[in-house]
Amino acid sequence: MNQARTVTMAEIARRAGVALSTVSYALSGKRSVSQETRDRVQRAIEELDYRPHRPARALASRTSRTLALFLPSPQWSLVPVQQTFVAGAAQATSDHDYALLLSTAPSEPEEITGLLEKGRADGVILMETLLRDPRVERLKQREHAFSLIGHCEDTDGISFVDIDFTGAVRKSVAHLAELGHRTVALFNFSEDLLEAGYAGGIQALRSFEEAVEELGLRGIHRPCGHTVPEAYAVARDLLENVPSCTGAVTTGWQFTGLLAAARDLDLHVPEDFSVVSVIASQFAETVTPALTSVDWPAFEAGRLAAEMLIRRLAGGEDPPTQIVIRRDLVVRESTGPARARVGATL
Amino acid sequence: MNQARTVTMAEIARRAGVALSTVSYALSGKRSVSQETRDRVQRAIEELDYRPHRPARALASRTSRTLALFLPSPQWSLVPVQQTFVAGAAQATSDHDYALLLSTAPSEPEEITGLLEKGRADGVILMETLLRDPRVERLKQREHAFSLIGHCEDTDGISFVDIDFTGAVRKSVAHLAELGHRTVALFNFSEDLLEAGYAGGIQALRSFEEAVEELGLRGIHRPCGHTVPEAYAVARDLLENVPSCTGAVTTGWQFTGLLAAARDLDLHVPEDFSVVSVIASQFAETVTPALTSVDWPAFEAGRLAAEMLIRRLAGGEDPPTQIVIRRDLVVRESTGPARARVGATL
DNA sequence: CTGTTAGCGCATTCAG
DNA sequence: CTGAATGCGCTAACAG
Repeated sequence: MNQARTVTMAEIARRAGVALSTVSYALSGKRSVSQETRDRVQRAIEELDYRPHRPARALASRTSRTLALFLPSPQWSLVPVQQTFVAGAAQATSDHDYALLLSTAPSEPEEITGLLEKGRADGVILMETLLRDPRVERLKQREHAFSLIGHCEDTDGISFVDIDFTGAVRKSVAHLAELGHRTVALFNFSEDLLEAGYAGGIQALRSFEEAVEELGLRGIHRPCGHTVPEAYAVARDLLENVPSCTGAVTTGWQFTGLLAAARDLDLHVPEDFSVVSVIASQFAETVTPALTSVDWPAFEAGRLAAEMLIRRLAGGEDPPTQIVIRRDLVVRESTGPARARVGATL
Repeated sequence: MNQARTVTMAEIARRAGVALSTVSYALSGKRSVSQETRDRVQRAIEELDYRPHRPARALASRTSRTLALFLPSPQWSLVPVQQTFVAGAAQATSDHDYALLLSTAPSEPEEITGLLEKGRADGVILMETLLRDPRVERLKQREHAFSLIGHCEDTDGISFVDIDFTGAVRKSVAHLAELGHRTVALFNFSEDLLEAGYAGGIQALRSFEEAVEELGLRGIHRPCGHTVPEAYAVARDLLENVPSCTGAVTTGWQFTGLLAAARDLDLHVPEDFSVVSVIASQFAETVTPALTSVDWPAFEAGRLAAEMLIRRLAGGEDPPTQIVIRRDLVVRESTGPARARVGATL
């Protein structure tokens, strides 16, 4: 393919009748350049349609103006919220004249520091972080720039943005309690994630148990993957075997299987069963019935994660930025007053 | 941040007691190297944890091993199918040791050729292509490597992957006809896209009209954006004002608003109204009722688009790859026998 | 099969 | 405020 006669700085310099370095400084502003020479340089640039060659710049300056974002799983295509992070990060990087590199690699710690050390990127955004995350530890140890979408146990000196799962679950349970529900379930993240120490899931479980206790409810905890079949199976089991349970909170996309199972068992939402989900509002609204939910502003989170990283790379050593996004519960159609199901008592 | 003592090829050469170029050739295989020297180089590499510096390599070799993918709109976060393309492309690039660059930039023709000419990427993947697309024309003119997810009028010499919208719509209409529906609607892509010459939309309209004609049905064409409010408005208008219409085909995500409108008008799907959509199956299954649909295998499409581009970059000048994905209609719950709606006749 | 050398395009030091 | 010179780390001729 065409490597099209790439115009170099040297040509600009000749054309403008100045030194190579002057062009460089005129461009970067790292040294003052007289208005006149700057104009001439500018004109030459436009006339020749010059574009700085990024790899050359990266080699000389030792920075790539690139952020890397690692996608967690290969089944990534199934989890919309993560896709939305990416969109947000892409927006932010574009806005700041950075590039965003996407990688689905196994994302083992070495792979990711490798990317930085090969000069492909200046910083990394990590998602789906664990309470004790080996990737984070390696990045810290090697003193790389990074930011997280999610939480770690040790937040010391690290930048992250996350949603307040604790508050989200608490509010959801409280809402169900107010509607008179006495036995409620939590569709938490999958067993695997919980075992691995996925922070959101652990926070969710903890606050679920606290809320249930405080409000004098009976709580049923159900770890559950986000795929339809999985959620369907878990939901069906719950609905068939725990008739006293009249409402549930899902930490994400599990509501799909839950709604399907309810329908197959001829249970109506919200008449027979109430559902609250932590999920991006644009999805909550597309479902029938629309979901009462706590909005997970994933686009915003992705944007913030990228921006804080860019700021850090630009600014040097400022203190880390740590953002926890809190959202109020929005009541839509999927929740309603508790009503005993056939064969059950409230 | 740490630019960590980056190990260079020179150090490897010294350590292995060979020439710099020998290390390079041992790595690239572009020249035969004796087994013994290769081993010594390999050992030195491991001992020093050497990683080739990408920008340097890009500068010297004039290739970045990077693909760029441009996201169309800023509201991109709302259209899952496009996100799935990205996931597929990311998978493919990772698999082939390429990097994937994401950009939300206005994606004006100059921006995108600029990216290539700055050496940031070797090729581009474009989505949401128009029948006559200025971006494509510029890329062709400048002889850049690219592939499309979508269609152009002039497919001469260009690589693309697309879904067969013509067949998808035809099958959908035929299905409704078999169920006895006599008046059916097409929720096509938005007016804007159609006017801009969006190929999928034009194919859809054309084949809709043909199918309707052949089968002796009455067809109603409704351009409609993919957002819930927009689709809701269009659907509500249709359902209220055209009671004879008992079924619809959507080219994408518009079913959300359609289902919501039907529900609000107390129309049941599929008893009172049938819906067929062209949409990724993982979404079709999550909806209640599950949608009869033609699967849009977006992940696969993204993967293919990246792979054909990589092959082209590697192989030189082979002929373009052109793939049209055909899928059969999968009948799920959202379609059923036609039944006259109150106040309407079939 | 191996070594030497000259750039790739830009940033940046050092003189002026 | 400007110019000349050096080198970033690697690839690819060019010589053996």
